[in-house]
Amino acid sequence: MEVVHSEYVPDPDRTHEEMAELQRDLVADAVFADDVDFAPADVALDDPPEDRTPEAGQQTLSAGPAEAYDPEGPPVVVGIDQAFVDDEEAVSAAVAIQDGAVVERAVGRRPLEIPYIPGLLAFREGGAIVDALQNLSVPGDLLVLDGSGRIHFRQAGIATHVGVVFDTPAIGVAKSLLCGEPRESLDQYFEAGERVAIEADDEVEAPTGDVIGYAFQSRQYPNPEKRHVNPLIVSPGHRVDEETAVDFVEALCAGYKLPEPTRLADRDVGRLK
DNA sequence: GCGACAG
DNA sequence: ATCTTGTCGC
Repeated sequence: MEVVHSEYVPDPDRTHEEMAELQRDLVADAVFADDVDFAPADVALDDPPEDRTPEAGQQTLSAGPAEAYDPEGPPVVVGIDQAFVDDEEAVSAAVAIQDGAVVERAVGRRPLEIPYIPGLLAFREGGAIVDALQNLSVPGDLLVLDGSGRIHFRQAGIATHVGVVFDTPAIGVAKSLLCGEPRESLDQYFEAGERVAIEADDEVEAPTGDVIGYAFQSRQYPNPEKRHVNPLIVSPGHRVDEETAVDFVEALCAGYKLPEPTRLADRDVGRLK
């Protein structure tokens, strides 16, 4: 894939104030509304068989060699995840999926220049992600990032940042809430499929009360009282609205908490260490 | 100053 | 994110 807005490529070599300013600039080019030429149903994965037990295995997508990419085929969804090597290098893995099969895997690396700072994650891990996506030869139609998108102090989470840099539809999938106010307490158990809107509060640079994302329960155990799963925090990155972002994530989940593209990238980056 | 904070 | 074996529940 190729960078479209090079002026927004995250550069660790600048002050925190300049980073925040770059985020405000790129948000002006971010689109939190649908601008995608395909629907969640077009990339939906098969529902998991009911009889799946750990022993039977839940492998939904092949972990083996990539299948052939079809330029005329269904949309390509790219899952991306990061890991760190000795706290000195960020490694990013991108896995491209088309028609339920892996068509390509790419890796990106970048030295870790700055520490983790809430709100400035893209400047720590973004370089490796951009590197991985540039190493991806097939054009991704939808990017699924681990982290927030619009659910961010300046509405410029890592999913928004990367989505705008490549001007490609993107979604942020986080495991915990960075900011914003859930309409309903998340300190309770939800059933698979439930969604709780996250609204902007006074620490988000958006009209207070605006829905900026959702807590989405992708899966749940039979008896949450004994064993439960926490909801995913989904927010639009670029060119998708809040509801559509969740619809895509739901379509991409195949029996596990995380959407399949993310799981595969997770696994890739894990064995790369 | 206090509190809150993706990965 | 990362350090890490066994252990509980499905």
